[in-house]
Amino acid sequence: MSTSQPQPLHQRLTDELRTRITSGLWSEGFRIPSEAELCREFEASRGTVRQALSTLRTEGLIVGGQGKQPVAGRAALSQPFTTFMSFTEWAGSIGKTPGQQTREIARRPASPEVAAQLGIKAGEPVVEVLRLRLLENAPAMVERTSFVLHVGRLLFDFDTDSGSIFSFLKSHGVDLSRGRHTIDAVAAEGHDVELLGVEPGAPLLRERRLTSSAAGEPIEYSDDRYIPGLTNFTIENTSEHRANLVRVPTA
Amino acid sequence: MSTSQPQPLHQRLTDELRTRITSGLWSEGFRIPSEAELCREFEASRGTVRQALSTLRTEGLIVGGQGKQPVAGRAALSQPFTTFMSFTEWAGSIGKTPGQQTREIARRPASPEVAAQLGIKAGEPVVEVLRLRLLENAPAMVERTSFVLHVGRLLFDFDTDSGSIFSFLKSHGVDLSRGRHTIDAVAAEGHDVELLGVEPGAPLLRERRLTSSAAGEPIEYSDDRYIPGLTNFTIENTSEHRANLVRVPTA
DNA sequence: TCCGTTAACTTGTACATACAAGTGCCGTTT
DNA sequence: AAACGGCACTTGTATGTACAAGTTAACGGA
Repeated sequence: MSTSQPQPLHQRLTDELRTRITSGLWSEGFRIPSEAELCREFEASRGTVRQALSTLRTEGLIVGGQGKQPVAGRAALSQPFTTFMSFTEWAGSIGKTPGQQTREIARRPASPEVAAQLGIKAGEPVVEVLRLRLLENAPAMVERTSFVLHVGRLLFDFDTDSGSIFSFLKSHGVDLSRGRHTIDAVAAEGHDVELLGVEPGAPLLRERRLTSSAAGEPIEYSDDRYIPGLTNFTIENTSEHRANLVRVPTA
Repeated sequence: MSTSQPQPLHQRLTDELRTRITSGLWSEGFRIPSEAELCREFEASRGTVRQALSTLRTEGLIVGGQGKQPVAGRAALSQPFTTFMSFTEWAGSIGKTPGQQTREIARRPASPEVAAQLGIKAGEPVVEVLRLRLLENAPAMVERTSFVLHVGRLLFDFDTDSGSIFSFLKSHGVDLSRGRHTIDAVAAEGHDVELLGVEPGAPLLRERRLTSSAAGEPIEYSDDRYIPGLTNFTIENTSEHRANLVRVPTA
């Protein structure tokens, strides 16, 4: 149930039509009602209806038009932002038990790479966390995260073996709204070998992630290395719309 | 120069304002003119101005509002769809010379995996291409692509050592509008070792890609394996907008 | 000098009207 | 039977109006 405050009509229209499409009620290719028909159905003006339709068109949920009624598009790949950003929440979404073993949480001077990413001076203190993440009790990922100090200091009052740092920080009012992820493959080395129990040189899927506030202020920079075969990143792009991004388990 | 047909005013407004933001004329945080001021400047009605602003807001190029003027947002990460989809075009965009050595192009029955992805029956014929892709004459990636037969047959009249299959197909009217990419890490094996000159078991970055028409008809399914350190996939997501996706070289 | 209130400015929501441009169907003519 | 033209329906573009809701600045009073 959303807030008790009534939503604007154009928003309610958008939500109702989106539900009809994503639920399959209007399957792909179904010709949706005309603007005039929608005006009558929702007792709305044409401008309000068109505003809702414009949103759906932007999301790729309706396609076509000009002289003929648009049709329902393919429901786009999607995943809640927080499910993508939090390993704990992602694991729960696929019905698996996440876990964490913290090897280290320390305040130390930022390396040049970390400093560059967080927009601070090299040598300025950051809070660094090294954790092994598990999935159904099996090693899944090594997480090396650096937090800007004013956020990271909150973690000294948090049991990092108890669950999601992402959720803890959000519940303490930290604005984690933007992510930039760089994905590549690396050879296992150092703590990877020790924590994940793999051979040196074994392939790992690496996600380097900068998380920022809505205003663009860097909050954390992380280097996460996954055992292959456990998680994939799937992206859907089209020539007209921005991409959709989801994290998926390997079948 | 776009088409000689004049663009709608709301589109010209959108383009002009987008340019002011992405060019840095209005840097991040800059308070943009009020709607009334924009109406005067462009001799447009408030509805038309608001339509343009709505588009920019959807792209994250302006943020804030309600009672105060919005501010310019961070210019979003972006890359032309075709630059992302075509290795040849991508290489050109970073000033590097792409190359290709075709090891095989054959018509053969689809494997169950390929058939499932292309939406055909296992055993139906597809056209398979195995190519080594080079960057500045160095091995960069092994490309294993399967095409639905009616598209793949075009390739028998194309010198696959001459350049971009993606561009060739588009120039022959093949609609390649949608991509779904799954990224993970794998260990080098078989042709990988032979073609890329790496040790068996070495880490490779794998991109499995299904390319479809705008209508969703599968066209090609590819398994591309990259030497690490040559290309990354960078994705930007926010809690409010769909993700942006770019392919970037490793520094 | 500070605080509260009011007014002016802003964006957000919703409606109405008019015409341009595209599509499809039906009727008529060849 | 096919083709063409016209009409009705559709969406796209653009304008205007009115009021709600949010923000900020200025002024007056304590």
